[in-house]
Amino acid sequence: MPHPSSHKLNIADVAKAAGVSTTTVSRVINRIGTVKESNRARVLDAIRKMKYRPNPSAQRLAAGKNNTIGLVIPRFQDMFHSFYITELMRGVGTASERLKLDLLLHITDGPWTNMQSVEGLLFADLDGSEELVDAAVEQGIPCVIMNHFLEELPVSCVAVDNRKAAREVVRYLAELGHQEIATITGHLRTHVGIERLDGYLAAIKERKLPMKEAYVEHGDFGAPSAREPAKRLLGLKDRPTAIFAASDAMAVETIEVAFELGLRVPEDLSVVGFDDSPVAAFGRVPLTTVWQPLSGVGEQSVEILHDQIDGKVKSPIKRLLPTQIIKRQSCRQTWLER
Amino acid sequence: MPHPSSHKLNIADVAKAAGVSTTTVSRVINRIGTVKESNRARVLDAIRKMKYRPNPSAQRLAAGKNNTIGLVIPRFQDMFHSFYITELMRGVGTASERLKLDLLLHITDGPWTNMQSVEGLLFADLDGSEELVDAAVEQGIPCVIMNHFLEELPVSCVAVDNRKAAREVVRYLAELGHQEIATITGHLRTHVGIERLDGYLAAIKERKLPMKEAYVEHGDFGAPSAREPAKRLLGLKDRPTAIFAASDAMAVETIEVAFELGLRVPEDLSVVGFDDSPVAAFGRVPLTTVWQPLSGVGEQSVEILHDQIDGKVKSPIKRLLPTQIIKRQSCRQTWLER
DNA sequence: CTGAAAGCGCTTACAG
DNA sequence: CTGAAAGCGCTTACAG
Repeated sequence: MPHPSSHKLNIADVAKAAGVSTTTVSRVINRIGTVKESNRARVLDAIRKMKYRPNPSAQRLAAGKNNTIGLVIPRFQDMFHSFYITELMRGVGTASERLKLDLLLHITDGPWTNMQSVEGLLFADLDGSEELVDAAVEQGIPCVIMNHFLEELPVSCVAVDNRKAAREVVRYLAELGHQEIATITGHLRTHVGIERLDGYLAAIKERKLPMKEAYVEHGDFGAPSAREPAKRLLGLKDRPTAIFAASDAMAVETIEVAFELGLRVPEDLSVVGFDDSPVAAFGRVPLTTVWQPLSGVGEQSVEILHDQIDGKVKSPIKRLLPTQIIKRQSCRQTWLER
Repeated sequence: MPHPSSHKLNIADVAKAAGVSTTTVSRVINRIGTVKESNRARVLDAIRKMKYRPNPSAQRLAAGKNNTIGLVIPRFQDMFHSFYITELMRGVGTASERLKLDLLLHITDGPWTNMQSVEGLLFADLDGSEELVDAAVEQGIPCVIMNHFLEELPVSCVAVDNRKAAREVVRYLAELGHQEIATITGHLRTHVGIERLDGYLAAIKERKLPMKEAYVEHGDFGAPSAREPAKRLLGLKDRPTAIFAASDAMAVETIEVAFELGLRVPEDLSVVGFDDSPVAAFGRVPLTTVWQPLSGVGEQSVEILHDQIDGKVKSPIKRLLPTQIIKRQSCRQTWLER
């Protein structure tokens, strides 16, 4: 009753118009090679003239597969999240288009009413959707989790190598001549937070730099959380010459605090962030930071999910992707001046 | 062959297990009232025990409707866009969950290979997806366009009232005592850009403020585009005491330029942006700006699309949503000092 | 309140 | 290279 004018066409109508069987029509639609060229032409012609569109539900039912994956996105939050999610989605979108997968979106929290319509599930991080993962695993639905390593569960994970990235940041600062390198960590209940701290510690150790307890301050990724830590760090007798913040937001806040205390960046203090989020380039001082292959995470996740659905891959894949340091103007070589 | 272990259950298996007909099973699944309580219980029990999930493709085919809408998102770009899109999506996600609609995502550009799987289309703005709208209209697929008014086409549009918002900004500045109010416009090929300029002009006229050609400078929403305009404005003999930038990014850049020229904000110059994007709060000077009901646009768009699909609404709906000025610290009362 | 049966619009052995 | 026919897993008049 919705479109009273447009009579619903089916494959039989096309077959009749083209003077062939429905089987043949189906063959040309599905690009099966064994169709006489003249027949193919007539079918194509009929389809075009009649503006016929195959019914996808029928195709899926008959073919026994639905070619649809679900993308679960946590409740949106701050800017970091927003940038982060869109980048991830860009990769997911590109890859699913390429693999001809329908992408079903699930944004709100709460259970998913019809998870059934999906052959595989993609999780953009895991902020509040843990039960959904469990439910999916239990139902045997292939899952790929982006940017959150779940060692225990039999699900694939594709994430950025945060530990290595943090290590490289410290090495970079060391090469610029910094000795007193402090860090403001992210939330240590998150994998990301822990990994970035671990990388920092490993590199400090490796380079035999002073490892002082006072040099490790705790934030939660958010800008405000860096204020007091930054003040404490910059008030230290042996004030660090460089601070590695586990997020751009915290790095920007740290720079702000430095300015308030009359310090110059990078002259008196070098600062490195993490994320290469848009604030990094916009702030008072263009921020040296770590770029993450977010859209790459998205693309690879879709590919892995696709392979799992096809049964090409049986056991879960855990993959780490490399990051890159983006050198801007918030760091300074110190050894020249000494 | 994908899951060799899990035999595919169908409604007949459940019917047999529950000792009823498939019709009855279907009735309890679809919550049709006329089922004896004892039978309902047995069916529900069987479903739970067997972990049966109806096949959505079959349901859709048999019921003749697919309950799926598509969301078309333009190629992602800058931060503004990213924030903007996620907010929009949050609203869309909430509403489609509420209305039990499946949300199919289309991100990349290029044609959509199976637009057929969708009963209606949602467009998040229109940057490069114009042909898709045309195709949809031609195929009689209901469309709602978010944040882009298309007067000519028979499609619904839900957008923010940019003109009114700009007018209110100027009025606000006037009430603070400003007389010389300049603007840096957005890209004037976009509706948004034009509307914001029109609103500015209307309010200047309405308040009988000096309308000088030199006070209207042109940007393209992006931060860099505001640099030269800001310089020109601030270099004017009759330098404006307030600048209304058509985007937060440009407003932030304007403040930057002001600082470079030795001007203080808001003491020497008041600045207002637009978008209430996250940079607005993060910058050197917390920015007074215009908040837009983006997630509201998303929600209302889904509702309208739903009504159109159901045939409840025949003619396209064009709706404008109100904005709100967020007063932060980038504006100053001038009349006190005079 | 219930069920047998037709039908939704495709795909796919199978036989030719 | 082609087609008749069965089947995918549901829903829904219809008759009871």
